[in-house]
Amino acid sequence: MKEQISSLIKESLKALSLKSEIPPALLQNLRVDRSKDKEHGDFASNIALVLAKPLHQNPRALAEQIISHLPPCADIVKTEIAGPGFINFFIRRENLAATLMAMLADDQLGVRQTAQPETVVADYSAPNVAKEMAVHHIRSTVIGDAVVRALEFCGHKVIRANHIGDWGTQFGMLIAYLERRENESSAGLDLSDFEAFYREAKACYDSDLDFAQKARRYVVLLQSGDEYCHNMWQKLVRMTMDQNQRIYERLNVTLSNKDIYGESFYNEMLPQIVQDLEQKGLAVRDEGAMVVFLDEFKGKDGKALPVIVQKQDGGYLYTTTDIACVKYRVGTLHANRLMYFVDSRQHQHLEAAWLIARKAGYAPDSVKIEHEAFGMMLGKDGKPFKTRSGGTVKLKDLLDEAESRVEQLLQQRGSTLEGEERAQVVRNIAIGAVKYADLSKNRLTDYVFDWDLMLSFEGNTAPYLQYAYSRIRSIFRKATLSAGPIVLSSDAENELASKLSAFPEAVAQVVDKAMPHLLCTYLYELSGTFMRFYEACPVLKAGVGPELAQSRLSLCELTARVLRQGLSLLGINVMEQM
RNA sequence: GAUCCCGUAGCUCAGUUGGAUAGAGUAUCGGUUUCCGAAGCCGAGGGUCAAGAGUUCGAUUCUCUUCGGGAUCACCA
Repeated sequence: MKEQISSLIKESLKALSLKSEIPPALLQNLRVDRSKDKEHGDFASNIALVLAKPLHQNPRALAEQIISHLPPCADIVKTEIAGPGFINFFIRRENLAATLMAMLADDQLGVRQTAQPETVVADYSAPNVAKEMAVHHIRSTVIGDAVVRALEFCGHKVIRANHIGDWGTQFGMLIAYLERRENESSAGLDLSDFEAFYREAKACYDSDLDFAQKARRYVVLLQSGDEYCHNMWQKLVRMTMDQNQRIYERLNVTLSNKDIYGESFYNEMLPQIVQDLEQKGLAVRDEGAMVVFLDEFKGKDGKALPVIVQKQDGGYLYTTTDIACVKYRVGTLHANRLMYFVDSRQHQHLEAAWLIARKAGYAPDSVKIEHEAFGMMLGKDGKPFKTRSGGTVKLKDLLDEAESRVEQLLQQRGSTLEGEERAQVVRNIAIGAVKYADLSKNRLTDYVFDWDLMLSFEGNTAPYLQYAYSRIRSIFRKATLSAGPIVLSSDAENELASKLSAFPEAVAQVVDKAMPHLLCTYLYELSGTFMRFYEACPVLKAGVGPELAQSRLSLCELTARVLRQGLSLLGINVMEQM
């Protein structure tokens, strides 16, 4: 309908014999928006306000002319000029009802498959080997996964890339410590607590000279392809990722082992990259290191920013790896959109790496490279989040706590759910609440970690949306009629209908902007609109004839399906009962 | 020193190519269950959109300055 209206306006402008030409740039910015206030109709355009100045006309007079030249359209019942010169459009209710019936008949619920499918590489999650996932990992993991699902739903090809931290000098120390632990324990290793493992390894490294020496030797051996060290390293990677996989499954995140492209994956490309950068005159030797100087950025001294791509000792840094990433993802995977769900602190570093990759010709201008940055998780004191003892909160502990609070809540409510169904409900609510708490915030801003907010089940939370869904399912369990044609006969129905029809726009925003909170906002508003409809409009006892009940059942069914689909794009499950 | 991000109700947050009276949740207070699930719904109070200036028909949104918070800037990632 939006497109329809904007093309009507364009035709009207064409038909108008205007004194001066309209700058095409202005016409491209022609906007038709959904009205925020129902008094202002269904859609509104500010075109007259935009054009008034360049055409030297009074905005309201111009709006009047535009309206008088609009081609006739059966779906528009009324237009009016409002305020300084907005044109408001009122849509025929039957049109809206028809749109909803079409959505009901469509598996995609009105979300169109893209005409230009892209190959997208989505880089998200990225935990470190030999460390446990902490609460702050939830951001990249959950936001990235939601965007990936939305992309696929719209018909794009997505390659998930879990850029795990599986390389670096710390592995000498970790291998040496793993070796020590294996020698000490005869009855197999229990490495359920990687935090302790890493801490103890570090302690050995700092206090035991022999150990430290061995650790340093192992680093060299590992990087030169020594079989023993490589096996030990692989063991660490596998143990960590097995543990993380259980978290992913628990979180309902679509990552699996086949999506792992860790730092080590790009390792063998690095010498070639540096050589290539040197040949292309981008990298120069400076103080023994290979450095690219970027005029586009400034370093501490105000001169061109030096970016080291190879250290004095021949080692490589993460910038080199990120350059290799771009080369591989564009050159080998043929991606035309790269999305990095990475902490905002790495912004400058990423920009520098990408600029070098562009200059080296690894990514043509047509390839989009985007940093889907997110802010930091802060404590209640506004400082970077830490526990009282200065450590991090394990993601696993957060999920455990969420589940125990939900179980407690079910007990308070005297829930009769039992066994596996109850366990499933507890998981769905708990995981949904935790994920939604993160997904519903604008990813750009820092945010405050708070147990109670994260585990809240009221207001703008996943359980509220799940509750709306369960309520609808409950109606269908009691219904004797089946859903039928939609007839919109009251304010509450109209508002629900109008909100339902906006689902495709909400999904499109997630795909375009990589911001799942916009979908959260939509689903929350949809649920609120449904709740009001539910209070105002009896469904099963709707009236004398069956028509009204059948129409309302259709509205219920569509609401349920949009909620289920929308939440599914966020990686959150719904339940028949809760 | 330079660059980037942020500052919206007591608290937590929406508000994104500038648009109509700045919105939710939470907390507080009040109302609402013989009627499809009260994790709900309705209402009240709560704001100098950090401050100031500029751009314009119109600024929370764009520009500049100031204040406050955070991040980044050569061999960690």
